[in-house]
Amino acid sequence: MTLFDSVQKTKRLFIPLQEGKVSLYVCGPTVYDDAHLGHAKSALVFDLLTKVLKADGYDVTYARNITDIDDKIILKAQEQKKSIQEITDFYTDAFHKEMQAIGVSRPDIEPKATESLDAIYQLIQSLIDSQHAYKTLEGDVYFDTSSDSAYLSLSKRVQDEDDKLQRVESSSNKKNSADFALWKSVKDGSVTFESPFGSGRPGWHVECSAMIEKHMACGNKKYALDIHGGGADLLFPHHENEAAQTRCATNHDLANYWMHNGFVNIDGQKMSKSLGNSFFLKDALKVYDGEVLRFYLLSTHYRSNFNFNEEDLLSSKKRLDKIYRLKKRLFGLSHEEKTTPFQDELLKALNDDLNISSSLALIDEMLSKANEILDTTGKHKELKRDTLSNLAYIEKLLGFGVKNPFEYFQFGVDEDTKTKIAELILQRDEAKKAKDFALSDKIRDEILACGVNIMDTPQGTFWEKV
RNA sequence: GGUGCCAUCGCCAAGUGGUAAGGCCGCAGCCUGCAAAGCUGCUAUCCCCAGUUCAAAUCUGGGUGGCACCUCCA
Repeated sequence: MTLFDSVQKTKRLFIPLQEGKVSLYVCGPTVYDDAHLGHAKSALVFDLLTKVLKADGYDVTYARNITDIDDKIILKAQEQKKSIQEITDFYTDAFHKEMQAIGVSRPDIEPKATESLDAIYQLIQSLIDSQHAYKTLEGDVYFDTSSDSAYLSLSKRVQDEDDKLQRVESSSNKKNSADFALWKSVKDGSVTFESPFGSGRPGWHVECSAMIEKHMACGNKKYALDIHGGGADLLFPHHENEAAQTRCATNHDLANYWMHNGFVNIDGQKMSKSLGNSFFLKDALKVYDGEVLRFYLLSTHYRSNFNFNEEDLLSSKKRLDKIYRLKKRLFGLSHEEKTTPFQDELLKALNDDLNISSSLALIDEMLSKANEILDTTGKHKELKRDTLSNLAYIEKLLGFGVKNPFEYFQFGVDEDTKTKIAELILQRDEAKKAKDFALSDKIRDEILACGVNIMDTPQGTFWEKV
């Protein structure tokens, strides 16, 4: 497999630290609010990556953290007059449910900041011991960026001298403007943890480095991890700082490969609270089937910025529909696992830095070829077997086509309407039998008015929500 | 201001040196009582200019136009 390494800025052949094994760590959500489409995109991308790595035969350990210590969480708790844990439990639970709805598997490890304080203290202490961190008079602990000659090697950023001077003047307690907090002293009596450095709260960046050391780091290798991932915005400063901490506190670097997914914009605009255009997953799920969202959000290469709009979503859905129509065509037939050339090609495409566009093109070609052969007369025993096996492979590898095809096409239609449609179809069949086409067409118009399409097939009349 | 990314058919989107994948939309046809679905066929020389090369959408330089990060952020 080749992966684009966003630090070396090139595609690299993936070679794991330990043969046959892959360790992957992705920055997860801070649980103070609902997940938006950007969280979904990131989770989907790395969900796909793990599925492809597993298909390649790797034993994958995938960790995605939950940040449950944060100023924004505290603020939310105060606003809603709830405990911190009520807030974090609520949003963690919601996150899990929404991720499940878009077919994202749970990571193998899901470390929380509150459960990793021991590792955080240990990491900070070793940074202090090795002179890479210092304590201020106020009781804060900062990482000394000037002590790390490799600082900024990740993002390749250039320190702005003017900017640096200005900031140093404005915050005299830091040695360098770029220094960041490892431990924040808190004296206002709100949420604190008792650490060897006094009571306070951990900084954000230190959390990931500590959790990786605790759960993932493998022995005496050059890197703690094979792959570290996250949103494109995290490269700096978050990942830069994580890398610095790990490099200075341990005898290894953080990750061999760095992957960053592109941003999700809404109708050409960045999602942001101030613009009021945040698109929450839970709202999207009310209108669209979770799998439609999965397909749409994954349909563009993970590194590109993604512009979410309904028109594109609908045309993307039509593509997913075709998978389900073929499933419907072959519904009820049993299948056995079988490797086909199509499956090899599909995996090969995904192994090229998750080239989803090529993968979808291969799927579309497979679908129309299968449909074409099924359209001609004959038994097609072999073709059916291969096709069913191909569809099962797509389900497993990409998570497309996992539902019952009939239910898929009925998303968002209530029971009363379903009953009504069933009755109308019965009436129309009667009219058709009697060759009363004027009446049958009239009934079809009524059915159409319910917002569904109908299709006559040798197996009977089926309907789909438009 | 600093750093970086991007610009391919009406729309979405691959391809990064060897002569433009795929999908949506549209048009024509097959199928159908008529439809729908499915199938077949048709539709671009790659933002502009200059250069390198036998050969460039793909490399180099210069424009123009988008965008992102530099502060919390997936």
